[in-house]
Amino acid sequence: MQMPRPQNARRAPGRPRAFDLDTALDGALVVFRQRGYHGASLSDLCGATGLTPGSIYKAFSGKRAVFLAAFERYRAVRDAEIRAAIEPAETGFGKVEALLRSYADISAGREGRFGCLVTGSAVEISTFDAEMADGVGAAIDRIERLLGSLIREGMADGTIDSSVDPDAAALHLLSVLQGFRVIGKLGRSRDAFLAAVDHALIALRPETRTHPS
Amino acid sequence: MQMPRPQNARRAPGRPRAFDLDTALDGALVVFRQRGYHGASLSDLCGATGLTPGSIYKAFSGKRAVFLAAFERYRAVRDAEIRAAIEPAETGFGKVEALLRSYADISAGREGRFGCLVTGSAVEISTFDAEMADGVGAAIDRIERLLGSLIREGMADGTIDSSVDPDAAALHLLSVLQGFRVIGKLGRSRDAFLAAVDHALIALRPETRTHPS
DNA sequence: TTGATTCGGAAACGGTCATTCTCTAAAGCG
DNA sequence: CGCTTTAGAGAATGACCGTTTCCGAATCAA
Repeated sequence: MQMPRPQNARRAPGRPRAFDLDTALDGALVVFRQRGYHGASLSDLCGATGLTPGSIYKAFSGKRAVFLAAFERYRAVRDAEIRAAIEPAETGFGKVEALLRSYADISAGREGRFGCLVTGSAVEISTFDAEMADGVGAAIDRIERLLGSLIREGMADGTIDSSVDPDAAALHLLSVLQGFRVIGKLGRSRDAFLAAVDHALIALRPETRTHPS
Repeated sequence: MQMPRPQNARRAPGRPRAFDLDTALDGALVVFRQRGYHGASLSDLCGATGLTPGSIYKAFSGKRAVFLAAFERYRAVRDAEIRAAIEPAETGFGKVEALLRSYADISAGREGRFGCLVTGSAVEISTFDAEMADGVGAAIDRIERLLGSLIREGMADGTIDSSVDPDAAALHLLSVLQGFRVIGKLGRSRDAFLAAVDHALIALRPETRTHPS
């Protein structure tokens, strides 16, 4: 049995890699977000990463593997951003609001035009194999479950109307988020999205609203 | 809609076309909806239309032109469906509700997995030329303006809260519709979408109503 | 009929795609 | 220093892409 590498890690044998993998993935990510999987050619990827086809195939088994790695990196980075966005809020409603506002931010302007790798991949999903499709489905489920748990938290702490159906509300807000990412591709202002967020959140407010039957 | 040829109009010279253009476009449409523009190859198009490359190029100037024609047909068909869906409703709120419910219908199940050509094209938009991009932008704007006018109608007839910002509400609901189309690609039930519609509509309801106590 | 015109279908075309190969460069090890 | 191993660069490869060409078939006008 080989012990895991000691703390003063020894370098792998052979010539060391001359570029940073995550930096390269960040370049590939932008291309996949802008152009989609099928719209991104290997020469696009080479241009965005500064690598040659040979180097890409030394590091990855193919375009599909580059996509999978870029997707996983995107998911991890976005996950951290989302957690950071909702962390300061102290109520369930506040966390939902912070989450929607953070989506308004990244869906607007230049960043919004880059698009979302998850949203874009969901649209392309019928051209993906099972592993790629599972990754996309899991990423969407993750956001929906997060929304659901924040909504239940708000219902428990009194900041969200206790009469709402949390699953229905979660799907509603998940749709808003995905819709932002689609519409953001055409270019929208942050203010417009923020106003839409404020309107969407009305449905959660516990104020003494009475609804016609 | 084919006009009967008037008596004085001559039939075009040469061998007549042996297939129906709109039927062929319907086949192409499904392929573009499922696979997107870049994911749809000409042989995919041939398979779905039953035509050969030669015949396609006799009828259209290229793949791009097939897409443009399919897109325009899709837009016209969907426009008619939407008008039919909201026509029976008699209030602004009722029309908005009918519109959202019709999107819940087409976003669910097998039909939902086919996807929306407008939504899919919006995601691919940064790979399109100006004419294609304009078509997509116009199609989205059209839905947003329709939502805005229905919301204003409801505010005028008292079925929608008069304090809402109609533009913000329109962008909110447009996002819900586009989000449905994205999430529908992964497969959702009609009931789940309908529940989400009900929740989204809470934000439009007038606040003060007699409520059975 | 004949000629003009357009369609349909198959094969062929150049280009680009993802991928592989080849050869050189850069590292650790003994 | 060789020896081994892996990275890098770019040319080569085969497949498929969108497109064009070619020719026989179908129609109308004369």
